[in-house]
Amino acid sequence: MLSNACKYAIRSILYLAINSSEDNKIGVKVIAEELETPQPFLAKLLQQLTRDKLVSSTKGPNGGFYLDSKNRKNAIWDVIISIDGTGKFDNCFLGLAKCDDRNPCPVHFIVAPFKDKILDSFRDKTIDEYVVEIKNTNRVISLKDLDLFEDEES
Amino acid sequence: MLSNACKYAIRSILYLAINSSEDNKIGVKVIAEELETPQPFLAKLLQQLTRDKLVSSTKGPNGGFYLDSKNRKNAIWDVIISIDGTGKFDNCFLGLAKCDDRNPCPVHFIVAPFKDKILDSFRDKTIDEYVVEIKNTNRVISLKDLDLFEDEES
DNA sequence: ATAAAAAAAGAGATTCTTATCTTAAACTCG
DNA sequence: CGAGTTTAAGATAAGAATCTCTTTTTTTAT
Repeated sequence: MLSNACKYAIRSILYLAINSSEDNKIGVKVIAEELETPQPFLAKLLQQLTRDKLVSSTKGPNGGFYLDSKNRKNAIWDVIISIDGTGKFDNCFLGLAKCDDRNPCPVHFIVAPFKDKILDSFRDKTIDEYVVEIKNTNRVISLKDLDLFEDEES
Repeated sequence: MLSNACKYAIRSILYLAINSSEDNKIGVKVIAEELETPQPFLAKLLQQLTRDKLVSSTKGPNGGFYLDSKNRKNAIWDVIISIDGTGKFDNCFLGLAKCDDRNPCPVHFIVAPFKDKILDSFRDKTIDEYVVEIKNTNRVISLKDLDLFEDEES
């Protein structure tokens, strides 16, 4: 459904939304470590996102990537378009060239509502709103913030 | 979510379930044409499915692929395992190594119910049952049985 | 025998992912 | 101001996975 590249990109954007600011820019190295993604690959993705004005960056000491208030008004959907292009999402789950409500594949009516829901989430919500939701509901975007419950014995 | 290979395989199985029998074996060439898939690639997939006893085949004149009654008791899920292996389906939508109800990614609770539903459909239903459903509800597995409504003017 | 078809193996192409290296910009400090 | 350091940007290409095609072999029916 989404390429690895796109998944990395989405997580990076969310990471930056949560952790960065104009006064706190973050280098690729740190982002890659935090999200456990291949560093050079991520660098390329961030460049792409920067070209498309989805993230901001400055070079030099204390430089790095960050989201300004404008960037935060974009949606996850914009990231998907920037990295994967629009096509992948709309494809039929079984690979039919033409599959829609009128000529549905055997699983079309299982897949369609799901796509609607996740599109709602990706397209109609700004990054800002997304972050609020993530914080309120305690969501996870890297292994680092895992809540493992391993040795609780209180 | 599924590789192209797997999508081809699923559609082939359904095609064979609907159109073939022990007395009516179907060659790769025909299947590939009907489903509009690359022929040699499909051949390889059908061989794999045959090795895993998901489809039956005989060589020689009047030979071809078909489903016997045993094959028809399998599920789509078996096809997925045979072609893609089990992994792909269970992966987190955002690529997190560990994403579950306890440590959910930001879209986990959107994706999870969908996965449950489609797993129900793929795992708990035999090919036979699937075909009944397809016939009853007029589903499409190739471009050939498209119901185009293009020039209706009755 | 001969012809038809799957089985098998592998070559080629394309796309996706990751890595390396060079260049350019921006800040820091003397 | 100017040299040096830091960091992103960009170019290139290596590696891996996926997809497609070709050729040869084996089996089976007639």
